[in-house]
This record gives sequence, C-alpha cells and structure tokens, in this order.
Amino acid sequence: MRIVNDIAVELATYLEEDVADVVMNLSSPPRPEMGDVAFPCFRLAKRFRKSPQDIANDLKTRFETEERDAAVELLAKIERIETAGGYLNFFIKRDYLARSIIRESIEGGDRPGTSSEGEGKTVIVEYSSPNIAKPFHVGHGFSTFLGEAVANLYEYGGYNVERFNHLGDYGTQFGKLIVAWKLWGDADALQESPIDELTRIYVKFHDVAENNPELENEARAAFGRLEQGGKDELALWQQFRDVSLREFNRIYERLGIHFDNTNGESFYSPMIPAVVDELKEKNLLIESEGAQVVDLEEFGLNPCLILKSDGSTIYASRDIASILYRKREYEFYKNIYVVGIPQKNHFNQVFAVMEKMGFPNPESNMHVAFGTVKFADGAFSTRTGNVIILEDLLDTSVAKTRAIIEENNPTMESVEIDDIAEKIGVGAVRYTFLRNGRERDIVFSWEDVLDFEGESAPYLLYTVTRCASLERRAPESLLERVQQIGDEELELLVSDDEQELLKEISRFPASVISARESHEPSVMMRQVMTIARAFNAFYHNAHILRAENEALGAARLVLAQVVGRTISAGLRIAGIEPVERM
RNA sequence: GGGCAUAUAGCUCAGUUGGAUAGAGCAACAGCCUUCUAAGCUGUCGGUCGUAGGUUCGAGUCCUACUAUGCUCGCCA
Repeated sequence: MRIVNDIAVELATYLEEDVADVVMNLSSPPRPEMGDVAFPCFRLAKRFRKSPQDIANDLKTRFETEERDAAVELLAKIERIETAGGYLNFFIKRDYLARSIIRESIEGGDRPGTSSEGEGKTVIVEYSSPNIAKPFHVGHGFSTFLGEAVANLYEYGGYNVERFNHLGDYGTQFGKLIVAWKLWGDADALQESPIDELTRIYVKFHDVAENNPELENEARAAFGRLEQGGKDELALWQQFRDVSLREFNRIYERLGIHFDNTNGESFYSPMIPAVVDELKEKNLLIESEGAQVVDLEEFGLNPCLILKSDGSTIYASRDIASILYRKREYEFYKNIYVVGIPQKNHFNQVFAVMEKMGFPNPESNMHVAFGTVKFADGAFSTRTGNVIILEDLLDTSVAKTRAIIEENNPTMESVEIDDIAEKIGVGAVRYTFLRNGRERDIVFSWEDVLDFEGESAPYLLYTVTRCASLERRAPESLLERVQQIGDEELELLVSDDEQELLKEISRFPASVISARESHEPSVMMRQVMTIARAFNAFYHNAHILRAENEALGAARLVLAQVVGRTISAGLRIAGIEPVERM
C-alpha cells in the first residue's frame, strides 16, 4: 500500500529520521479493530525522555494539526488515529483503501508486484543436478522444484536467469559402473529400462565389493582411464550418459522445466589443470599425504582437497573450475547452488578457496541449501532400493486427482480431465516441497502429500477456479461494467471481509520480494494461502453475482478477478499451473 | 572430539531488524449444500515456545551453559 509509505514520510519528517528506518518499524496491528497501520513508539522513549504513550499522543496531535499540503492530503485518507499502550494506530478510510489497492493490483496485470530491479543482471541458478545412471527420486524433486521456484522469483524481479543443470556425470562412481558393466551388464535390459539396469549393476557392485575390496581399486583405476580418455571407458560412459539423459528429459518435459545449460561435471574436468596452475602460481597449493590441498585454517575450515594422491580430480576442483568458467562466460551477478544441506561444508570450502584466490565478490556465490527427504525410519538410499521415484509419486497423485474430478464432474470430457488432473496432481506434489522453510527435513508420507484439503495446492487451485467460474457465469452487462469499473464502485468494498481480503492482496508484492531475497518460496506461498483463505471466507459470506445492487456486484467481481490473478501469479512462480475448473 | 543446523498445540509447520492477548493446516468433536463449485465455510478442543540462567521498559525471537536430534569433519558427490 502506497499510503503506508506516505505515513512513513510524514513520521520521518516529524522525527527527523530516515524514511527507510520508519518503514521498517511500521507494522500491522494484531487485530483489525485496532487499526490498519501501527507505529510502535517504545524505542523513542529514551531520545525524547517521555513515555511511549505520551510520544504516541504527541505524534497523533501533530498529524491532526499539521497544515502542510502533503499532510492535509494524507489526513484526508485517514479515518482516525488512535493511541494504545505506546502504539500509534492509523485507521485508513475504507473506501480509499479499497480503491487504491485494487487500482494498484490492476496495474500489475497478470504479474502483480513484478519489478525491474534486476534489469541487466544475470543470475545463475544451479538446481536439479541428478546423477547419471541413478533413479530420479523425490530427493531430486526437492532441488528441482525449489530451484525452479527460485529461478522464477528472480525472473519476476526482472533478472536475466540462466538455469543450470549440473549433471553428476563424472567421478569414481563411473569407474564402478564401468567395472560392474563389464562383469554383469545386460545390453538388452539397458535398452529396455536403462536406469533400472544401471541401478541393478551399481547395487551389485557394492554388494560384491564388500567382500572384495580390490573392486574399489579397479573402479578408481577405471575412472582414471576414463579421465585420460580411454576408448572403451569413454564409449561406455557416453552410452550411460545418453540413456540416462533421455529419461531425465522426459521428466523435465512433464514438469515444464527447461534448462539453459546442462554441462555436467565432465564438462569442467578438462579445465582443472588450469585451476591447479593458478593455485600453484598463487602459492595456495600444498602437498599433504600425497594429495594436493588448499589450507583454509584462517576460515576455520578443514583443508580443501584439490587433487587426489593418484592425481585425479575431485568434486571440489570441478566446482572451482565451474565458478571460473561461469564468471568468464556469464559475468554473473549471483551464482546460486540449490543443493542439499549435507554439502554445506563443501560449499563453504569451495567459496573460501575462491576468496583466497582473489575472486571478485566471493559472496556472489551462494549455497541455497535444503533439507533431506527421508522416511520415518531413515534416509533414502539408492543402494538398498529404499527410494520413492518421483514419477511414481506424480502418477499416484494424478490418479487420485483424476478420481476426485470424475466424482465431482460426471459430465466432464476425458481429455479435459486428463489435462486438469495432470496439472493439479503435479501441483500438489510441487507444493509439498515449497510450503515450508527449505532447510527443514521432509519426512515422506503418502498421506501428507496426497492430502488435498486445507493447506494444499488443490485448495489454492480451487480458489482460482471459483474466481474463474464467477467470470464465466457473470451476465454480459455486469462484465461490461467491470471492464470500465469506476472508483465510486470500488469504494463500495468496505465490509470487514472485503477489507481483510484487500489488505492481504496488498501484501503479495512484498512477499515476493522477501521470498526472492531469502530464497524462500514458502514466504510467498504462505501469503498466497492467506489470500485464498480470506477470499473463501468472503465468498462464503457475500453474494457476488447476486449482490444487493449491480454496482456492488461489479466491484466484488473485480475483487474476485484480482484475487484470481494474484493467486495464479503466485502459483506460476511456484511452477504450478492454474486451472479454470476442477 | 571440532564445526553447522534444529527444538513452538497430539501431528506437520508459521511467527516479520526484540513489541499489543503466540497463529495456521491436519487429527478429534459440533454445525452449514433447494442459494455464484462442500477439494469449501463456521465453531469447540488443544501451549511451562527443549531446560536453566542473562541482557532489555519488553524475549518464542538476542547472549551463555546444558540436554536431545540431525548433518558434516581430504582421496564419494
């Protein structure tokens, strides 16, 4: 709400403080009957040597008697000012509040609260990053959904976003796969169901290696040959990579996610010698137990391993190479890694090495960490097959959605149901990963993911369909009136329900900014949920198409449209596609 | 043992740079479909904010210690 800023400007003038500082202190009272905007005066008590209550009273008087034009103009929009226990509470005129919030929201069109703050700035978001030859389970889903939402949040702020999928396509694990394939591989099975076959031999490798430790050495040797460009190894690696990528792309297609860059670890590996040279040149590399490390004691971290004792590379060296490459090619403003919490230490080390190398703005590299998806009795494990494949979860969710739609809409055509069930079912899964703070672990439960009541994506989508349905059913004359809605009509939205809803709508843009700055889509998600709840209460209590008079009906329909557009915008940022009916 | 997280209602979680009577959803219970979609709405029940100190006019929020849990601590990623 712009008037909040106007109030802050006045207060700042009276108190001779920065407007920004005053804005920070303004808040909303806990209950609507206490006002719309609150200013706590406690911290001013020392400065003025008065009680907060007295200061609040002085400010109230000052507001009410000030004769400057700006102040008079502002006061005209304020119903009254009250003081209560050290708080200065402003009651904004309801008609003004209704008109200004709706106008402000309409200005944003389908993207309310969008901005151009990021113009000319490139942000790299690395996310998803599955490992070749391993199943795409719901743990990868977390990175995929969170990363996409973070990328969307930056785009919404006008940034140029580069979506990176840092494929895990290199490392000792491929040595293991190569060895395992030569021992037990089945070419037909690989064509039939590549990930299953690769997982099978990978699991078998670990089983057998437990009693035959020399297999591990063979695997390391095989990876060494791969890195040296060995023909056999390279051909196998390429094949494993191709078949895996085919499966991953099917999932990304379904999710509507498109990466700008899918260079995996293998892409950066050849750049490592240059990194090693640079580290040597800067005297940062020291030998330790046969390996090459960078000491990070000054950062309170353990040494970062750059080259293993056999001279082959490791993930830290690949990540360092990738940062240098990205800076060179993209001149990024931020380089964001959406990777699980367990790798926090790793990224701290890598970023510390960057700082030691004299990398400009080392804090532009950041780790956006997220919690672990696990079962009640422990973490997922590919080796034991104790995982939930993301596609299975999506299919189950879509199937359940379909059953509900069929029950509620006996006449709906099958193709339409397919389309809607897919969007809602997938949306419900995505929402599960975005609803809470990202660093929280998720204990997987079918029951929770498939609960479509209360705080859920279907609830939000249902609210959107209610708004859409109103528009479909509205008579032509009302729609025309809505097209050219006037201030005098919008000013009719003064009931408690309407005012509450309006205030929640007005908070959406700030929630998007906050979500972006903290890389927490949940912040925006919650605001959207609050708007939906407020709308559903309003919808239940008030008639819209059958309002007391047409002017009020038109205003309420505009309100419903604004709600629909705002929730839809939030859903799209979350990667969830709104539907018209369900 | 060192480091980093986390601890709020029976369960899953919010709680804005420290501010007014700590909030949602689920579960349980009681209501609301002849009325714009009941995947909805309303109400009831439910809390020593892990424990103990400290800072402050004021602490769920900041500091210290402790307890519990999780992650991590070079040749996997």
